[in-house]
Amino acid sequence: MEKAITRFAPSPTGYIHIGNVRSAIYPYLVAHQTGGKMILRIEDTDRERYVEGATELIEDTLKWLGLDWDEGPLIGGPNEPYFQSERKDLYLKWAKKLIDEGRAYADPTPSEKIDEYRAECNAKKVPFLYRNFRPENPPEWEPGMPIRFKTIPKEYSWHDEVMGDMHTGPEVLDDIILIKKDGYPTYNFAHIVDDAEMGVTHVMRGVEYLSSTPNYLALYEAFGLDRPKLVSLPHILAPTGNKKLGKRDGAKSVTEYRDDGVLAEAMLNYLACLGWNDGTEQEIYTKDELIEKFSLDRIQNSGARYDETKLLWVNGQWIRRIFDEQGARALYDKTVNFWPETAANFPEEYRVKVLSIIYDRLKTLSDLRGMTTYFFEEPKIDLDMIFENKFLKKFSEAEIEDLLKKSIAALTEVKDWNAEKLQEALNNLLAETEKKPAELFSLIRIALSFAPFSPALNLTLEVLGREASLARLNEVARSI
RNA sequence: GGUCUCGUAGUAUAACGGUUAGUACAUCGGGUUUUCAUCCCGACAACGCGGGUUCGACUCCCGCCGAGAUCACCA
Repeated sequence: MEKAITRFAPSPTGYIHIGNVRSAIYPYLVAHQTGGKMILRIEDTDRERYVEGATELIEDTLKWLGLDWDEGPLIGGPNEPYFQSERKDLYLKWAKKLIDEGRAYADPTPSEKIDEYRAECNAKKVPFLYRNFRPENPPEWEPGMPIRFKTIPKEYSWHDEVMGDMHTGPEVLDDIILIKKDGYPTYNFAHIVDDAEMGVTHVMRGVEYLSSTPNYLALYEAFGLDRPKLVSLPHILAPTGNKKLGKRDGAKSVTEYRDDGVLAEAMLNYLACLGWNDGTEQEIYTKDELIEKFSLDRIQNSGARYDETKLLWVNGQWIRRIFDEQGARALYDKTVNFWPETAANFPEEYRVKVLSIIYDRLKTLSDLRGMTTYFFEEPKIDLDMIFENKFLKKFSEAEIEDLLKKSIAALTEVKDWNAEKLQEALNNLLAETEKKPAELFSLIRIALSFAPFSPALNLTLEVLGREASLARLNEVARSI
């Protein structure tokens, strides 16, 4: 396979969210699949929309997802600089070349005049095309003057890797602005120059650029450049409505999910498979599997709706997978920021044990906070939880107290405090008291945790330890 | 309005002229010595509409309807 050079070229206007991160994932996969490389290029030609710190946010997001770039900010590369604002001279040089060849012109028309033209067309209900108002004798270019492409209206056909064969008529071609009057290039022009200079083979971007593609094709032609492969990525749709997911719909930043306890593996997995599949029924993919199996022609060509519930399901799958395949320690390392504050008072091995018995209940790592507090601090005794429990409310206070005392006695007898022996003791207790598991176990479980749910009883006892377990049960018995 | 794109269950998708239209999430049942979860079993649920072509159409063609994108000195 030919080595692909792809790029992710965001503008630094804010954080990366679910709706736009796919245009970083797919270029990464294509680059790595072919042994090529991915370039990160910051398209900061719009000084008004520039947001301080946005570049760092972008870098942070890519690094978290494991989408390392091979050239770009922080690491440099043979095509430096990677900020378009630092490449102004280059764009001007290319634009001037076009002027010299009669394929571009300096445009002295004031913007009010252009607005008039546009209004004129709107009134006549004809499409507004600037090329119909092209100034007859354009002046020599001087700074402060925009440069426009002098287009040649004609038909274009091309192949889009996702959308298929495309065809448009001359009516879509216009004299687009190459260099703005502030001296910065437009996106339309800058990306053509940069992609050519950087040797980009696959231009992957959102479908919103599909309708401007003929203008890009005209530019490639004017420069005598080979067309790169064009890949239009359909939008990710907001959970409701039919609009693409954007910040206005409350699209969270990708890193916000990290802070909420979503694993990078799960995020990448979910997002890569939203609007793409390899034709099999596989749902869970590692990054390496995605690299191996990804193919552009299996990208869906209609928008895909973002479904957070499924993301969380994938996350749960990944939490279990990491635990099962890489061990408790590997999962623990990813949880360090998600424990209740009081967990810090306990040794790490204890936290690893707690994790080992609770991990299969986690949807996100942050669930840890609410689900494990009773392992690290004395639970607040709430007798109503016992007396109102659906299995226990039929018993009198005296019966509950008696049951609890018998339980304490039986557990006190346990020599080796481990899950197996504890289960034995609990089973014997079940026989002795002639109670159902639902009754006896609920009582002990609640008395130990006063939590709405907890892991299997013998495991909870084992991890909590003999001393703490018996102390808690005695404390409850005294309170009745 | 012009141009372009898209249309399988609530959601994400499989099918590439012949299947009881498959899978996953969600939902609803059921199972596992408690709870919550995992895991297992089961149920519900879809080819936008109308014409063709064909022995046969979710698949090909046309029309309609619906949805989206774009028509900036934003990217």
